Amino acid sequence: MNKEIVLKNKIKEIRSSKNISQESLAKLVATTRQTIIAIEKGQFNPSAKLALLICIALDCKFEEIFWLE
Amino acid sequence: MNKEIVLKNKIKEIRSSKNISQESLAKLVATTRQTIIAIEKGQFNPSAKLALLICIALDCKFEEIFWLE
DNA sequence: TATGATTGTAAAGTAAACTTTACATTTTAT
DNA sequence: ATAAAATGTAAAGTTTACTTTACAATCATA
Repeated sequence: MNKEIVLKNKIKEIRSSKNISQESLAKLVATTRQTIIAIEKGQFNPSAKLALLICIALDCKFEEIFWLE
Repeated sequence: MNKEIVLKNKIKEIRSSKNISQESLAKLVATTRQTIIAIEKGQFNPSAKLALLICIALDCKFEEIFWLE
């Protein structure tokens, strides 16, 4: 896949603004804290399913959280 | 990850309605036709990056194409 | 009928997402 | 200051997305 285009996100900002910890977000979307950390840091590119679960947990539309650069 | 929840999509319907072939969609998003086929059939769960590229190529918002069931 | 374009299927290999565990560091509240 | 909560980092293992190649089947058009 195109390596020049990178998926960015503002999960950390939105999560913090709602006072949700990494651990509770992880539980909300049935994954682990490690996965949340890695996604927040851009260390990896989540699956669309997990990304959508995160959007729902954070009560945002997909494009409000994720974008391409 | 939660195996009871499944990511669904209507890529095939939207793609067809715009007269875009699997191959040209694949080229638009810099992937292969095999990947498009597998995603359309629900055989796998695309990355959020690829999913967003597809949304842009099809000129739709994420939630217009992808949802959870 | 024939030819090209589109789609379906399959299989092997690679890359990366995700899990699990463990421990260290920082922040917050008492 | 101290304890608890939250966050950072790391590493090994498993699962799955994604690539590449190849060939068959369907459909539209000349």
